Amino acid sequence: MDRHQVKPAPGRPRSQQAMEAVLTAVHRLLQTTAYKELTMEGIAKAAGVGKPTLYRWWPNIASIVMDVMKQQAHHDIGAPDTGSLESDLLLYIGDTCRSLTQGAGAIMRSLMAEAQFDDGFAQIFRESFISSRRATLIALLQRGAARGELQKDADLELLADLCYGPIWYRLLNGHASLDEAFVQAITAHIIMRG
Amino acid sequence: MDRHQVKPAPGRPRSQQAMEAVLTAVHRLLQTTAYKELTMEGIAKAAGVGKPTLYRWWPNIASIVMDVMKQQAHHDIGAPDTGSLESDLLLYIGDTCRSLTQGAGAIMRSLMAEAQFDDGFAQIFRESFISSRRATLIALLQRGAARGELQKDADLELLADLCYGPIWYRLLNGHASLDEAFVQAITAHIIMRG
Amino acid sequence: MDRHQVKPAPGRPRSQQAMEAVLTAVHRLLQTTAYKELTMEGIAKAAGVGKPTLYRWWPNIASIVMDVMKQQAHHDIGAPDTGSLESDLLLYIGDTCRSLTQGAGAIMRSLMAEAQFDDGFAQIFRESFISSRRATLIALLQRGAARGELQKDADLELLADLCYGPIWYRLLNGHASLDEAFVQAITAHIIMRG
Amino acid sequence: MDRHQVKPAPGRPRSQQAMEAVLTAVHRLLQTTAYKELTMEGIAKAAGVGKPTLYRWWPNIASIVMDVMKQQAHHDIGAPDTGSLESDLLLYIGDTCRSLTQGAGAIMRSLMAEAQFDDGFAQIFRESFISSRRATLIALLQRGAARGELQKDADLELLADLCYGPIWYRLLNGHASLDEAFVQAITAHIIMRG
DNA sequence: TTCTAACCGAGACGGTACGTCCCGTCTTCGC
DNA sequence: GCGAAGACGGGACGTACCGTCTCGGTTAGAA
Repeated sequence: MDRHQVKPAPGRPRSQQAMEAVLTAVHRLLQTTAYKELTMEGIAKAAGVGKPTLYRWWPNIASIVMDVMKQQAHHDIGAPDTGSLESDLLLYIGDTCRSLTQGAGAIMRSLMAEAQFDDGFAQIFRESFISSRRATLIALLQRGAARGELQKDADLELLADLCYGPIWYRLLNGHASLDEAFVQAITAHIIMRG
Repeated sequence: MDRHQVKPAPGRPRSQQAMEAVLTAVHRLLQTTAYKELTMEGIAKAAGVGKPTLYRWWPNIASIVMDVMKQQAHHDIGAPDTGSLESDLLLYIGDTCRSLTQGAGAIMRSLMAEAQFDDGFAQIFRESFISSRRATLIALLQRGAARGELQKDADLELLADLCYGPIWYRLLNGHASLDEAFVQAITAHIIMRG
Repeated sequence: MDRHQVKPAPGRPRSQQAMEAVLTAVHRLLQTTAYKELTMEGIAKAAGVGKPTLYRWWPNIASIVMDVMKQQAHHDIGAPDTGSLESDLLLYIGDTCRSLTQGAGAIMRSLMAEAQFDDGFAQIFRESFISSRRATLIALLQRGAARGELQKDADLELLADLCYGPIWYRLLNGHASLDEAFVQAITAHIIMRG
Repeated sequence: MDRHQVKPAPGRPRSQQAMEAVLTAVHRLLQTTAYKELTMEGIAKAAGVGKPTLYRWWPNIASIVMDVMKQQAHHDIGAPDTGSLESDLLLYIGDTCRSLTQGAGAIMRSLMAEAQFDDGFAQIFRESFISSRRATLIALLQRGAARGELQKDADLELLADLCYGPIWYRLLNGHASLDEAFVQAITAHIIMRG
């Protein structure tokens, strides 16, 4: 079989407890503090953890915050499958926008911003958030296309950009809100285009 | 701008020369250095200028860089008026994407990122760049709408988001390029939707 | 004349006030804390001074403490000139031992120890303390020799070692005290040997 | 040392081998590294030994180094007994100075320095090195005194200080070397004084 | 022409956070 | 049940910039 012997690492194993204390502490800090106010020093203090431990697990603040977001966002947004592309989109885009409006937005903006400055983080951020959500959306579109709810030659990648683009643009620029009307307009636009 | 009745200030006036030295120096620095590597201290040194002089003119690095971009981008992108919405869009979106691909992109990403962390800068950034470009685009769409090239009830704000959203999204995420095909796809999409 | 133009350094001059605050603070700290407990961080905090300011003036803790000792020890020990070598030695060695017994001893031990680990500091320490005191002692012996109170061919350098050697040895080892009997014994020994 | 009746230890016995590996490793490290560069971590790594093992045997670096010195210096300096105090002193002081000049000096300086900062170590250091050597010297002087080679009322403790004081003083200060001339001068001085 | 106020460069200031190093302790394994 | 390996909480290190201040020197309009 492929069950190769997992060699247990020598030495004291990493403390899951410490890692969780950090995530909890950062989550708590983010309730009252802006992302930009976070410091490794402050996080270590708040979590009752040594700075080297912090650096042993994460290379920078952005990565910690990303883990916090990952943990809590796991169950936030599912992949609806109602049998109708329009309902699916309304649900999915709606969930996305609601999540961003209700608090996650500020942090996601910060992470996206951080990704502009750090290529290493950018890659992980995109893999962890952007790509997986994009994949979900595209799968959803694909099902719709298979049912004939989109044109045969529809460019699903472009449709995904036409969906997520305006969402991020509004989130980052704040010139308009991610309200229900916006969700409907975007959905209508994609459906009609197909 | 429209400053009239300048009270004749006592004392030595601010040195226009120093300001230009700063902009030049930052422009030069940005050829070889990432935006994130810039420091007020480094800029002052490179420009042969005292730190207080820097702070007298600009509150932070982002503002200096924004001024650099403003200066050179002034004539980059005009507002085409060919009489056809499609040609106008192809030209305008094409110019925009070309500009972003040819070097301005990296810095614009950084400025957009910075705007996520500093509300004061965000406001100026949006006024200086985002809003004016948006206004140009919307004027262009308006002319098209007046000629009947769009539906009567077309939501021009939304169309602008559907145009700029994907551009920024691709710029910030880097998952796809802002090439000619993209320009044509976006243009086609807007035209068809109208 | 030799009065060459003293070019005033550009920039804000160093704050004499900050320097004095540091020396005062360290002096105060040394009342209640062992030399080894001192930290740059603690000194900066106690003096209300930034760490970089500390490093701008001194390369390490030993140098700061040395300056503290220099400041207060300036008038401690004079160079007696009574006309008699024996009285001179009794006074000079007595003053030296009393000074070391009354509190300076612990710190001088620490500085001497530090000098074993840091060549740069060692050089300054020896110039500032050891050599100048040695020079004073040798001058004193020289006067005695000139008066015929020592043998003509007496090796004054060796006599200085025979005087300071036991003092430092007892100070560093603590196996015997630097009391009046010791002062007399050393003095008698040098006189008799001459 | 005098371990009799070794209780058949349950489990894995303590590794005498580990202890020796440490001493060997530290000896090796000291060939290329200054005492001050040694760290518990580095020693553990170099000796292929766990840090807790290190702490189980020694409380600090100084103690380890002291054991290294003890081990190799055991046979360095004997207690001569030629029947003449002068020859005995020339041999004994000469051996001492040669040993210090040939490499042991740097480390002995460091240990003496360390003893200024750590009372616990100071006590052991003095017992292990200073006192035993002093006792040897004093025994040697005593034999001389018994033979009438010193004055009857000679203060042997003081004579020991007059011998070791200058040696340590020169070693720690480096203002003069511990050469043959020095050995002869010190010897002559003690003999003449008696 | 002199005065004087705001400018200029330079750079030190009090701070804060950085990322690293080592401490001495602990926890988990394999021997 | 010892011993290696190494993660842990902790804390000081020396550095880099921050944004402010204090200098001596310059510059140009007002007196």
